Amino acid sequence: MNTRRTTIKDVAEAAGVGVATVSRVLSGGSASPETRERVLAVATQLDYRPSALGRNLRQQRSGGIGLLVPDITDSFYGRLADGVLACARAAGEPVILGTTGDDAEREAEQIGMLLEQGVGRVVAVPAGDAEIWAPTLRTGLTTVFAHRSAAGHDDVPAVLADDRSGVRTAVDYLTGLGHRRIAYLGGPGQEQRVAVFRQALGALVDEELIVFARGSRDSAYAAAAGLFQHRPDLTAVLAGGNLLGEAAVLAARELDLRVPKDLSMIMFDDVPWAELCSPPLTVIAQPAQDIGYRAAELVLREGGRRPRGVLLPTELVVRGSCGPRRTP
Amino acid sequence: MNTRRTTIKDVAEAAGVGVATVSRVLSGGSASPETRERVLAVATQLDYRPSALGRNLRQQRSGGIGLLVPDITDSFYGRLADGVLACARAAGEPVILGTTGDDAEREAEQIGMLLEQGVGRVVAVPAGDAEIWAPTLRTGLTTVFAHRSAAGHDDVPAVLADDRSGVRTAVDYLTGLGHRRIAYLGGPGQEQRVAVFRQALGALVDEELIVFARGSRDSAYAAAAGLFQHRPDLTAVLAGGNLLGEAAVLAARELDLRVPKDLSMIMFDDVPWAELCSPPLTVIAQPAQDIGYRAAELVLREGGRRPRGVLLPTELVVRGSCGPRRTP
DNA sequence: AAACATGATGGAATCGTTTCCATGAACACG
DNA sequence: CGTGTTCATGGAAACGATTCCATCATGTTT
Repeated sequence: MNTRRTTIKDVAEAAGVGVATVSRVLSGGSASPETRERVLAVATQLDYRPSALGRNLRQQRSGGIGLLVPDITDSFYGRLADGVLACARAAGEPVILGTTGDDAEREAEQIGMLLEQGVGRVVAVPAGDAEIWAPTLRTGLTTVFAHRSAAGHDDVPAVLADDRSGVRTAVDYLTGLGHRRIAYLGGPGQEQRVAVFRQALGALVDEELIVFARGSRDSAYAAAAGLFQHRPDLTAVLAGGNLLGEAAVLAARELDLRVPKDLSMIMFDDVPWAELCSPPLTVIAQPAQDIGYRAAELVLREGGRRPRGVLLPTELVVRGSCGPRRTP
Repeated sequence: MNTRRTTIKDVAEAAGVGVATVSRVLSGGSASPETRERVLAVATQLDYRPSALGRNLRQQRSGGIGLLVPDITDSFYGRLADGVLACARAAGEPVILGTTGDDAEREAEQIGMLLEQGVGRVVAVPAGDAEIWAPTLRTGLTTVFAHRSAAGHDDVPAVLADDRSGVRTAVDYLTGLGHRRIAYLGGPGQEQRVAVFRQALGALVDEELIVFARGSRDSAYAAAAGLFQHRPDLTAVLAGGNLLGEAAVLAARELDLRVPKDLSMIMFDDVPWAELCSPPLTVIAQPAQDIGYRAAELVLREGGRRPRGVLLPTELVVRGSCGPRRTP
């Protein structure tokens, strides 16, 4: 219990060399074969593990990577986090997780904490816009955005799902089924998607059918129920995330709208329960895990390079929640 | 870009005091009112934020708390993590997240990394048993187990849901509906639950009806499908987690077993989609978020005290997946 | 008034690592 | 044989905070 950790000094002493030599051997510097062998042997025998504390202080950064997501409870961000963790584990780096609740202020607070911890690399699903991120980027924090990018920060590499194509596919599918009054049920930070939605819909666009919820379940349900009640003439809805989709299913059921007879539904993000639902939900699948993995990859090889972002494909998975427009 | 962080030395210089005084003021030590005021003023003016790196090295621990869960993708652990994050945020501590995949070896690897990072406190859903944890506990790592405890480590405080009561309630409910052949579909680390299951079932227990899956979705599905095919005479099943429940619903559907007519189902852990399912699933709700929060609380006030663990209540939420035993 | 208690204060040591620099040996080349 | 080059090596200086300890001033008690 009272045994101090074995330090590099202990190893040096036991091996009969200086601490500098031990450090060199352990971090791949130059050393004569016999010294290297001896040091390595002693190190394993003493079960020496270099303390990250000392190293971090010396080189002014804590190695680890920060991960900022709106809500770890959301299946999508859970998978994204899993991808980041997988990549970080392969690189032997720890991951510091923080949630922002899609709130710019809370996000700033979390960034502050990461900075305080000496974290030099962060993967973030940004909540705030350029004003929030500009100062922190200037501190030299290597940043990669995931899932969405911050307005006015096209210089920050971002790993995104191909929303543009996803929305187009969904809209095409729905219009192809005869739908004309198509709603979009959106969440925070989906401005770009909505822009594509408007563009894809062309003359059919109806601003009243575009509603936004905040991050919470309650807010999503309120938005969905309000939409359905206010505009009973709509025949199809595109939900911008699994939380929104869940709310839409719930609200539709509450209002006795039959899916897909009265209402066709497409949900962004494929989740396991989409298949369990009745009817099973037609979705736009997003490679959440890959997004996380790739983002972590990018942030880890910070080698001065400014890599352009990555765009990952989405996929329309047709199940049973879309049908032809009901004929009045 | 090339501006060094402001250090405590800068503040001391600007305020015309020694670094010791600055440190004292900032960490609540004694100082004269006027000095305190001056130092505080200078600190805010210079936007000084103490570097965790220096502090950590000095006091040989990194403050933050480690969190080890089997799978962050699983809704239950997502909520648990959320609880830990909420508590940690309130305390201003960072959280280092690692996943174990319910694998003892991987768990040991993650513990090693935490130790290397100087993390002195960890909340864990243990995968390994006494042999794995004993050595790490001896290193002085303050540990609190969450959701389940490790065999042979009753001395480690644990925050658990009241499985015993949950299983009893579920079994009573099912037997009350007339069921006699009741299966348990279990996951990793559910030995204790199964013991209670056996006990509650008494003479009705049938070992063939107790099957285990590993952590993955595939494994869960295989276990469920195997069980249903091998023993078509069972009339009720208790799934030991949302992943198992999902698998059971899927397998039942695949085999054309109607729920609840042919098969009654109860699932451990209430998840949003349980209500969306058809029929909606009857569940034993567990306060996952609270478990995380309470565990973090315990691990944070490590004040030498050895608090006994905490047992949080579960709740039977009756929906539509259980019915009277089918009469042959 | 002398002795003593109290409290604020700053210098310096400390934590464990990396890295700069000087030293000395070995070796090659003219 | 002398000079220059390469290479392994260890001492010591960072890194930025906390904290021990000595110092000095002030106030209190006899």
